[in-house]
This record gives sequence, structure tokens and C-alpha cells, in this order.
Amino acid sequence: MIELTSRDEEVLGAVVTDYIKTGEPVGSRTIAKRYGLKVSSATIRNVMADLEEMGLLQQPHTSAGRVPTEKGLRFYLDSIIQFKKLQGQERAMIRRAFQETTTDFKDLLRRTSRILSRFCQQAGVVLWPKLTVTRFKHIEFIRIRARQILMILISKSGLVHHTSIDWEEDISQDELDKYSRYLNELLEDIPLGEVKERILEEMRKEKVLFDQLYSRALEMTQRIFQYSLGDADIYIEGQINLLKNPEFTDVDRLRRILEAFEDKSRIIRLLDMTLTASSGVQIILGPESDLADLSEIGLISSPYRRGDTLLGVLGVIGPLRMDYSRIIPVVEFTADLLSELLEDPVED
Amino acid sequence: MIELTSRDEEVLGAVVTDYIKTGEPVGSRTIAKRYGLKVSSATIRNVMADLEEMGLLQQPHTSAGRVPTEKGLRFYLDSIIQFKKLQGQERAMIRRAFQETTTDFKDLLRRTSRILSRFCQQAGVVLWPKLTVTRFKHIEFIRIRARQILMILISKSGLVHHTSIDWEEDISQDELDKYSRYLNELLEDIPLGEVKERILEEMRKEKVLFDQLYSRALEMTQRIFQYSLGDADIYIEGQINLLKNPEFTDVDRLRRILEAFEDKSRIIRLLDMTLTASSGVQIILGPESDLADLSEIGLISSPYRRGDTLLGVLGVIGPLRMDYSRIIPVVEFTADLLSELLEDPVED
DNA sequence: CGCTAGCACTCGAGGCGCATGAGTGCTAAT
DNA sequence: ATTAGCACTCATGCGCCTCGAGTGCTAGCG
Repeated sequence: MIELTSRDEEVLGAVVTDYIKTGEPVGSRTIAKRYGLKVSSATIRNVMADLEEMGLLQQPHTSAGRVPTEKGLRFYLDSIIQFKKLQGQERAMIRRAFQETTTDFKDLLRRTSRILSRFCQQAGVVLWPKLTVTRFKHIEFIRIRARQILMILISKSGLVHHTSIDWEEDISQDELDKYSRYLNELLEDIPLGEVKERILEEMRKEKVLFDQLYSRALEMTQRIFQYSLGDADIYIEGQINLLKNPEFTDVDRLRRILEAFEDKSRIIRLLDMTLTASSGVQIILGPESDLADLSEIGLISSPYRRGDTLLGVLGVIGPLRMDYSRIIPVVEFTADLLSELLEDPVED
Repeated sequence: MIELTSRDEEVLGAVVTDYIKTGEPVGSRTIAKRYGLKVSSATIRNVMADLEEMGLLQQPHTSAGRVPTEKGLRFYLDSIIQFKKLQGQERAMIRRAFQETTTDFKDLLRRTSRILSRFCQQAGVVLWPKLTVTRFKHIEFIRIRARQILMILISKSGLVHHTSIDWEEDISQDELDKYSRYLNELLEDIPLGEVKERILEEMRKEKVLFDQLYSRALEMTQRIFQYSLGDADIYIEGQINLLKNPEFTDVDRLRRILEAFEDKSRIIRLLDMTLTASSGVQIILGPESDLADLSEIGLISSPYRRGDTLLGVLGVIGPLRMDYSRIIPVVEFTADLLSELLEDPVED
């Protein structure tokens, strides 16, 4: 563990703050003048030399100012940072942005992502919960044409999921309706994660009991649950904001990053890392993530929930140099707000 | 109408071809040497001077080669261009890309968009058809909680659309089921575009006939159809490919364009322009579109259909300087392929 | 009369040198 | 321990120059 005197911390804090603001290496004079330290620039220089030795700062070249290293940034985030409290006005703005709210779940998440991106001027991201955490509400089979069946699954919270499947034999709509009724009863209120087991269990019973009348229904459901559920998905919005960061004027660098976004599984893994941790805002700096091509970005994230169950994670992705002191409160507030919106008004 | 000698056309064609390939202004020598014209560079120079006078070419600065103007490009596209025939191999590749096909409609369109972007190394775009062209198949109301109802609408082709609405009074699921049954019968096989009228008509009847039993169902449906349907949507994929074009290394320019993409209604309008024209590949050059911020891009598009009905438009968006001779066949082929995939295998 | 060879001219791109100044590290004095 | 002072470093920007790709024009050729 690193031990710093309070002056060291002040200096490190000042360097990070200034660097975040300007994007330029910070010199000793600037700090002595602008950050209310009661010492001369020469002293600052000595301190900075120490910090450099500790690996918290670095010099792009000999005659330039200092820039925080990733380690220095991490230390700043862990120990020194002071948040800008969110103004009532800003809170109101975010709240208002949520106002024109559809009741559609996916829309809500996408909008959240957009709000994050707009308020932080970076890319906003929302991890869409695995379906498995929600409870079964309703299932419906619809015969689209011969041997093609559309299945619609609705969760208790109003999430709609649909897949169409090809089935070997043609099944009439009447028959399918029977299946629906049967399954709706069978699966009532079961968490979607447990449906598979429930079905298996039932299949064993059925085989013996009433002559496989519904075994086809069970098999069908089984097959559907096999694939399409399970996997999480994400919404990334406002990637264009990343273009505004001077660090990404280099097109090649930017492209590498956006290409990494293309492959969403990477980002999902990144977000998953923060999902395990029970709560609060988390920050992952690219280099810590061990994910190639993501080394130049940072993620500020917070889980959101409905009542007691963790649903997913939302956050902001930007360059390592971003205004953490402002974005962190925004992310936190947004997560709270979203959780609040998801709270069932009346549960019955 | 412009009249050109065949040599003029050859020269113009060569300039455009070379410019498209290299992105650099083209000099007279290059053309004389590389494009099999049997005349000297001096002659070419004279021809080019003529073409410039006609507004088909222009010079970035006095001592540079020529670059086609938008007018020149248009002329080239209308009269001179020769398509590279799509190799059987390429066809096979595109076909294969479609292979791993979900039966989900939206997925299919999104994938199409991605395929276009990948094969043309530009942004792919697919206009998602207005729901109104398809026919009614099934409707279902589900009570999510008190006073919140989820409506699911399924079209004959397996398209799923859902919205949730807040209703003033609480309605029991049993009651809602009645509505569903009633409406399913009432609206059977009606084009979604005509549902509104059908409902209005029915409302008039109902009011008199059986005591407004279903008037609530009608009103509900009415309200839903009011909003959420009707509007088209698009999938744009592979915007990152645009970064590869040297004309977009200038970040500001790129940002303007991507911001224009953000506001999808603009692009929709652009695509709509080509939807009216009954068929075949169409090309719109940015400056012709009268849409601000889109002046630096070109669109190559083709409608796709199911059987006889036009469903939507797909295409490729890129800089004005792109490889039309290759992209046009790709777009055409893809549109055909998609139409083919959408063809109902067995209609019943 | 159309084509071409030749030539003078234009002008952007890129390389070089130099001055500038922000910033450093070190040393000696307080 | 802090600071003033100084010599040193090096990226940046500017002016200058050269180079060469490309042009337009003119005169001569078939």
C-alpha cells in the first residue's frame, strides 16, 4: 500500500484535476499558482519527482509537465477524489429526461443509456438483465404458417420475448392454444431461470401419467429455453460523443475502440465484472480489464435493481481522462432513479 | 442534356475510376498511361479543360489534377459506369452470410444491414417496413398490474409488436381475454393499415347494438393504433467502416455526419425518396438530397419486397467517393436475396 | 485540322534550421 | 525543509527553400 503525505496527495490531486481539465501535461508552476498550495514551484517539482519515482506520475518527455499514470489515476480515484455534488437543477434535468417515459422496458433502458451519454458527454451503456431473473407471467404459441410457430413469452414485469421456431410437424392453432393454457398454469410465477428444471421434472411425470398429451408442448418449451434466453444484452448509445475527446482525434485509435464495441461480448464481460460486486459505483480503468483494445478507455458503472433483486448494470464509457468527479455522481443518481422507476408501484 | 463524344466519356470515366480508387486528383499523364487511351497527355489535357468548362470536372487548385464534380459523378453513374459482375464466389459468400438465419424478422433485417456493411466496407442500412403493409394475425392483452396492460400484436408474417398502456380502470385478465377473442375475430386478416377504420366502423355499430360491451376493447385498440404503429424504422450498421475512408479522417466532418445519422428521421426521409420509385437500384448523392449535413455522403439503395408488395428499402451509405461499380451489384443482389428469403414458402 | 512535343508557370508538400518558451533538475542560500 | 536561480532539454511553430506533379499555351507535324 502506498503512503503519501497530505501534501503529496494535494499535488497528485491537482495534477490529475488539471490534466483531466486540459488534457495537457501539467507543470509545477501551474500547480503552485492555481491550486492554492502555499509552496513554490521548486518544491512542487521535488514532490512531483517523488511521485514519479513511485510510479504515480510520468513525463511524456524530459522537458514537459507531468501526466498521471494509470496507477496514479487509480490512487486518485480511491483516495483523493472529491465529488462535485449534483446540483438540484441537474437532478431535475435528469429526472425530466426520464419523464416522457414509455412503459416499455427496453425503451426505458435505451433511453437511460441515452441520458447517460448526453449528461456525461461520453458513451452511455446499459446492461440489459438476463431474463432469468424475472418471473414467468404468460406464454403464447401462434401458428404463423405450416411448421412455423411463434412463441411469445412475457415476464411478470412486462418484458416481452419472442422467438419463432420451426417444428417438424404441423400443429393446429387449437392444439397450440391448449399448450399455452397448460403451460401458463404449470409455470405460473416461476422464476424464468428455473423453468428448465420445472419442465424436465414435469416431463418425467407426464411420461407416466397422461399419455404424453402435452409432452410435445414441454419439448417445445424446452428447446426454446435452451437457446434464446440466458444471454445478456447491452445498449450502447452516444458513441459519437467519444469523437469529442481530443484523445480520439487519431482516427485509428478511435477505430480500434469502436470495433471493440462492435463485439458486444467484450463489453458485456467488462460490465459483468462490476455486476458481481453488490452495489455502489465502480470504476474500471481499461488497462485493469485485461481486455485487448479496451486499454484506452475507462468505465464508470453502477448496478441497478428492482426492489431487492439486482437487474443489471449501467454506466458511462469514455477515455481514461474524463471528468470522474462529475460523472460518478451522475451515474449513481441515474442508477438510483432507474431503480426507483422500476419499483413496482403496486404489487398484487 | 449533355452531349459528349465517346472520347470525352472515356476520359471522364477514367478520371472518376481513378479518383474513386485513389482519392487523389487525377492528372492527364496518369490517364494517358494507365487507361489505354491512344492519345497523348496533352490531348487529354484539352479534353479535361472542356469537361471542366462543362462543369463535370474541377481542379482543387491550379497545379493539381482533376476531380469529378457532383455533376460529373452523376453523369458517370447515369451513362458511363460499367458494373463489375458479381463473382459466383462472392454471391456464394453473401448467400452463406444469410444462411445462419433466424426466422425472426427484425433479426433478419439487422443481419442484412450488417452484411451490406461488411461486403461494401461502408455503412449498411435497411428500412424497416411500416407495419401498415402487413396483415393482422393475432392480438393479445395481458394485465401486467393494476391499470397497466400489455398489448401484443402479431402480423401474419410473424412480426411482433408490443406496447404497454396505462388504462384508467383496472380490468381483469378474464375480461381482457374476452376482448382478445372478440378482436381476433373482428380483425382477422385485415391489413394493419385499415384497422383504424374498421374499428371506427365497428364502434358506430356497437354503440347501438349490444350495449357497449366491447366498446372499451375498441377504444383501447384505437388508442394503441393511434400512436405506436405507422412509423418506419431503420437499422444502420457498420458506421465504423466510414472511418476507413480517408475523406473522414477529419474528425469534425465525420462527427457531423454521424450526428446526422443519430437523427434517424433524416435518413428515413432519404430512403423514402427511393421507396416511391418502383424498383431497381437507385443512387442519391448527398447534395441532391437537400438534407443538410448529408451533403458529403452518397446512398445506393434498392427496394425489397415480399411477393408483389413493396416492403422497404435497403442500401449502403458511404462517402461520395465509393466503389459504385462493385457496390451497386452487391446491393442489387442482396435486395433480391432478401426478397427471396421473405417469400412465403407455403402460403395457407 | 486535330494531335503532340515542348516549355514556362503554379502551387502544395515536405524538409531544414532557428527562435521561442514551457518545463525540468540541480545547487546553493535561507 | 524550502526556495531562488540557473543551465539544460525539447516540442512547437514559423519561415524558407526545394522538388515535382500538373497545368495551359504555343508552335510544329501529319
